[in-house]
Amino acid sequence: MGIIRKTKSVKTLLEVFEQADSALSVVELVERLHREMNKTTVYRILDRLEDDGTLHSFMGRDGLKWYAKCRGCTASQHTDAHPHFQCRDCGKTECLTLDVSIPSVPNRKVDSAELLLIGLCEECLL
Amino acid sequence: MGIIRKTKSVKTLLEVFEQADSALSVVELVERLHREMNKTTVYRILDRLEDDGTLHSFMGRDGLKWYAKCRGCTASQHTDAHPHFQCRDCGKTECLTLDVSIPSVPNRKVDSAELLLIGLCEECLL
DNA sequence: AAATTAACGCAACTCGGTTGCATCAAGAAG
DNA sequence: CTTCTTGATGCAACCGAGTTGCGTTAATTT
Repeated sequence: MGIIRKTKSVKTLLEVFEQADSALSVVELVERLHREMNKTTVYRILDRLEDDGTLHSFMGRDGLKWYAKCRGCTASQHTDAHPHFQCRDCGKTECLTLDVSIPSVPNRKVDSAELLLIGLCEECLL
Repeated sequence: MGIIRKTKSVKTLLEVFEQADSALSVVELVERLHREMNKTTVYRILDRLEDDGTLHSFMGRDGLKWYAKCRGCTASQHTDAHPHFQCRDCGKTECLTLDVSIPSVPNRKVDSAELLLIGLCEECLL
């Protein structure tokens, strides 16, 4: 699967992620792009970009799905196991450039891990 | 806040968690208890038991909210920062008795962390 | 036993996310 | 450059987890 055609909508979405300094929730993307494309399209493109390896997703504490650009991931392997930080005040969510050691668990096969740190971001600390 | 009255429904829910060996999704609880109580009641009791410190919750990769019993948590402090494991095949989700070191992040105040490991559980490995 | 009010049941609602299907346009073929 | 194929899109209707308002019930207090 993955992206097959470089449509206008796909390019638009990729640009948004290119310029974003933090992760983006699907809700925000749908809202921000609702003039350029249908919400169904946003969901479908995000799906494709994810199993393409271009984006990665994770669940926030708010129950929303968040997306951010992958660095060095391919369709076959998502190497980028970094943690994410979500501000409990303003909701801002970002990728952290920290290495996380994924613990192994007896009798189980661990494929991937999601580490979400919750707290207060720079602005909300003041 | 927290639990004020020990109603029949509260006791029922507590028993379920007492006997559970893994975490329980709200969906499963509502389904399992739909004869004993209304789904609204399930949601409300879970809320109260959580800020009571009796239960803790976390988001699964499936976007569902999961609950499990706390060990050694009070309303004022949730000390129990253990990881959770979710099977991507059968959906079984459980608390792991592993210590997780919560990394600190520059310029940010980290209150809590959620570490969700995704993989295959004992049964689904075979 | 009576009064107080937290907790419950129910129905209607919100909203993130999905599905089916007719239409459109990316890009391959000629 | 035009035609053809089919993946991608728009739209409307739908699904399902979680919430809300309100009248009623039942756990505590007096």
